[in-house]
Amino acid sequence: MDAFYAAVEVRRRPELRGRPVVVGGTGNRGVVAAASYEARVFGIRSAMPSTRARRLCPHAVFLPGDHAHYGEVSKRVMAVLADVTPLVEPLSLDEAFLDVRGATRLLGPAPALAAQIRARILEQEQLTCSVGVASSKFMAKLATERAKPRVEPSGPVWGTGVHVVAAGAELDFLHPLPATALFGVGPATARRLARLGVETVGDLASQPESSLTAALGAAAGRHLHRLANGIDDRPVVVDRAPRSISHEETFSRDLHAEAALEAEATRLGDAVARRLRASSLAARTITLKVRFGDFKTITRSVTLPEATDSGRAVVSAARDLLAAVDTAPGVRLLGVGASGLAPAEAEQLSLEDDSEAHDAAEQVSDRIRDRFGSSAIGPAAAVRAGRGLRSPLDADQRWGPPEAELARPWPEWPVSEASRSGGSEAELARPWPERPVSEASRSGGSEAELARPWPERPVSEANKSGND
DNA sequence: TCTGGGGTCCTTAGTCCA
DNA sequence: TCTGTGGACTAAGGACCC
Repeated sequence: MDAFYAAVEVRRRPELRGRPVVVGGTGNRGVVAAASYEARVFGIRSAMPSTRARRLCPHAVFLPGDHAHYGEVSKRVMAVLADVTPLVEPLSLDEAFLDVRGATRLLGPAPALAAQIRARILEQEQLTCSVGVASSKFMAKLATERAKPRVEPSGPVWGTGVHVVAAGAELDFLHPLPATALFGVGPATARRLARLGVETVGDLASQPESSLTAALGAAAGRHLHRLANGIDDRPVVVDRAPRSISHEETFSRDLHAEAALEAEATRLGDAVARRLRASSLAARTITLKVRFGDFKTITRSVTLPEATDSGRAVVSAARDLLAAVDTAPGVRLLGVGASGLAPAEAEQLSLEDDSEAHDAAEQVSDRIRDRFGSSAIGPAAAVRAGRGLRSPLDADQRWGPPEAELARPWPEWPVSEASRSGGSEAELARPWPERPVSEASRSGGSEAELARPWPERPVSEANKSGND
């Protein structure tokens, strides 16, 4: 999906169409979860601190995320995909791999299927997506990137929507790309590769596997060597079991008080246990994550003798781990995770006398929360500090726009007809309007780009022949 | 200037045990 | 009985993804 969260928000509030929209981030410690292409023109990117995003584009509309809603939209989109083939592997809320080899005889060749999928999602959800067609998963993912809209200094440019990497043409497509395009090459790996003189995927392919494994470790070295040579035989896996379940939260200000931290650990642990029960899973290992004010992050874990889905057991383990950590310097983030997951049926019955009563109480509280919301009931230790999954400490963290801001007229940003309509070909060919560079953007933007004059909007060849 | 949340996978190191 | 080895498990941290 293209700029998924932002696109969903724009669909909910059509008056935002064509405006820079930023989703995510809470308070002064938030980051951007998604930005509309109009916002990206100003240099706003995912994972950027929200304070910086605000400086880059003060007149953007900033919205808090609504994960539950995105999840519902995602389910409906995945259902569209499942109509094409049962072999769908969701990668996240807004991405999935499809193995369409069995569907092509009935429904047509893969590129045609891709176009059908885009049309159905656009019709049913009024959302755009991009599709990559290729003979392997990682190649399809790279092809998808090629098909997506992109941002030029002059404004958003609609992508081709579908990009096909034909059989036999894989290496021609792959080798000119930067090594960082490969799934698994982030900043750290890129630095190590640069020391080997590797910048492109082609450079990577020409390295002996042994030097890559020496530089990156056995698994990563071998994996990247294979990918760079176009080899990826990983199948589409339909039902991937979760490996871990966790909750973590950054506080609006560092916490020092033991009581407050214990209450947070209780709340997070209880939420994790609830999700375990909802998934009929039990966990053997409980992990506590602590990030201090200076961003130093530690994890402490314990493996229990028996798998559990009990809130009491998870919270107890988390609080024991917390008690062994010196939190005096101040805690910025606390997290509780559960791993070593197994079906709850496999859980061994405890001989502890009162466990049944506790289990029954947790089941009742689960039903209450299903019906009345997560803040309806909770462990006393967490309820005293506040209720629900989200900490009350962070009521001031949310920085979604007041309704008044949304109602405000929008004088600065030129809303293109292309944006309003979703970008038909003729409309896209119109010149992009004068660029609004606010003083705030000028002073806040580190990009030299921002200081450049706003050029006429170029229409790429891909766009001219595009299929939007 | 300041760095979310929810995940997955890998590496390294230590311990236990056959 | 002692020593070496390798696998399984555990713990902690790092890198990466969306």
